[in-house]
Amino acid sequence: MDDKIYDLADLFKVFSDSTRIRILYLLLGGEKNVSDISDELSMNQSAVSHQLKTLKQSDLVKVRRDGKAMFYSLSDSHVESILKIGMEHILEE
Amino acid sequence: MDDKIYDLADLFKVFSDSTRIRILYLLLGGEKNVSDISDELSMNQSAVSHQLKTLKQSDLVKVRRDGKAMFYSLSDSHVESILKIGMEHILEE
DNA sequence: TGAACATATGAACAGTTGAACATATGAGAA
DNA sequence: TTCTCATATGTTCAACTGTTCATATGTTCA
Repeated sequence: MDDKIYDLADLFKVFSDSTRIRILYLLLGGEKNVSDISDELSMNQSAVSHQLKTLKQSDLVKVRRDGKAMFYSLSDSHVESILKIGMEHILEE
Repeated sequence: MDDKIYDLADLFKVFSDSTRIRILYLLLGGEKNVSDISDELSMNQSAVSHQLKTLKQSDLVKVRRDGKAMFYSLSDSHVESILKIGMEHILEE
């Protein structure tokens, strides 16, 4: 059980950065490639790529290759649930 | 909306530390004072108090005074929901 | 094969964070 | 008031994190 505490903290650590949250929100609208994400967030490609790697390692996103491009999408519904409940907490007084 | 992204990241930042998660799990069992928490986590009082302050600022816990002791408890059901969904994600393959 | 494009990776640097220590505040008892 | 007990606060420091820059990998097309 104590292991799980660390895993859980690590999971939330992934949600604790605004860049990653913005990426996740973008992906709520469907899969996108790295250039699209970089453009929409006005961030350089390297920064986005690094963050996508973090998201991937936590199984929050999955990837498929299409030619030269890599398309990222949310890997399961937990992401949406977590964002939603978090937002509910924020919006309450 | 962009403000909310930062607020959301800040909220999850609070969940991103194993000490704070352990405190929250303890409080799932009902309100506890600072000494109880320090003892159960085998941590010094100052460290626990600092983390409780962080939890309080995010409205994740609330406090009441009883004599010399301060009793902390979870402030709403979002905490339990967030921990639960996070744990579901962890336990899945 | 080589050029061009898309993405990933490694290193370095600034900014942030949790724990520990020392000390301060506040409440109850004498 | 003074002495304890319970908790909070301020400071310091080592460890960690996100971004940037430079470069590498991998894919398509000619």
